[in-house]
Amino acid sequence: MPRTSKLDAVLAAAADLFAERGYHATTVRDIAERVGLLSGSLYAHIDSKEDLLLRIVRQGGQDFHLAVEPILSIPQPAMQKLILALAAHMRTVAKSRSIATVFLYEWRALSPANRDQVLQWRASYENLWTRLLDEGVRSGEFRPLELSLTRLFALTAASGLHEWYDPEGVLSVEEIAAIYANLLTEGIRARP
Amino acid sequence: MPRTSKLDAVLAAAADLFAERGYHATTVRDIAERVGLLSGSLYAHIDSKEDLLLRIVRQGGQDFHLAVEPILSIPQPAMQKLILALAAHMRTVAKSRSIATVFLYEWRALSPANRDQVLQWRASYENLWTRLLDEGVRSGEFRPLELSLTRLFALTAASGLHEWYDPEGVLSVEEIAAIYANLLTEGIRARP
DNA sequence: CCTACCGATCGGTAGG
DNA sequence: CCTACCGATCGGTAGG
Repeated sequence: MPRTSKLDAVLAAAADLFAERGYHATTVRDIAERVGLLSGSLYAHIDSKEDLLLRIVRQGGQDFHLAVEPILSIPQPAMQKLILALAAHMRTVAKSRSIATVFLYEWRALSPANRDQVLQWRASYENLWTRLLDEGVRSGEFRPLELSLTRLFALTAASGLHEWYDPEGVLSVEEIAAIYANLLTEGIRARP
Repeated sequence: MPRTSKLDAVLAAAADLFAERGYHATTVRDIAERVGLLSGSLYAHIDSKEDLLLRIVRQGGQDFHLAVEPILSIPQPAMQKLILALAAHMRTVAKSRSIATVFLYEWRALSPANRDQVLQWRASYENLWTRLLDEGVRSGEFRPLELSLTRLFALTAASGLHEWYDPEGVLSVEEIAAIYANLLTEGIRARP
């Protein structure tokens, strides 16, 4: 009784192709070929091509939420939690790069109703970060910040990893995340 | 003798549609309709759909280069030049949002040969930023930095503006750029 | 710049 | 899961 169903294989193939070429540039025949099927046979596993996209985006939203949400409630200073959250976010991008790319960009290809749904998941995730930043401002660990802009600044930079991360590269995700956290908290200006 | 040829109108329509829906989700019929033509008539102005994409991406590359390159040689401290460059980059994103989006993301839809060309333009632009950061490190204005990672961090955050910038929003590009520059140089940690 | 069209390919289905 | 197919639409062209 294998844990990996055919559907899982289809989802993985679709995520890779959507991330690599984009949703609209990927055909159901491409996806079917990757899993050794003919295009018609895919429809025994999925409802439609868009259904596939929605499932992948949902998975991405879950991955990020599950990685970061638990960090909010650990008994640590906000500064420490922010550093942990940044690493958790970037680790998720690196570990599930295709899914992360689809969650971060390709969700735009969804039809309006599904897009609205995704917008809510994204807002819920972004809200975790706003709370984290707010906590640090209130405790005096962070400067008074424009919360929305700071969240955009940090999250955009961290998510950008999906565009260039190379598992074979010299730096590990943990090392990159540590450098990014340092840039975010300390800035680039030299201090006496 | 109007300065705006039909080709300019076609390019503008294509940039808007490529940015909004993506290259593959946009049809030549969509573009033709926006400028009041039938799809076949477009081909009096362009060679192919991909030709249109390449022209827009090239324009984007030029816009960014022309905005930032002159700043490198002005007689100012690196810190000041970095702040100016960040504002110039973000102003370019805001002013030509569609073109910037196509330059930043949709270039992936190009065929391999054209993609290689774009990769060179991008590398040339990124090199301006590496030089700027290096100058500040050498002068002692910036901490010792991992140049590539810092460039990615700063440029990814700044470019992210294209995803959410609203010309009708409460904050102007200049205000957003100033806040971003402050985050980049000072970090978020409170200081005594 | 339009009329009229083309071959190719798309997402998806019926019936087994 | 395959065979055999479908209507729709795609990028692009010929001839005026």
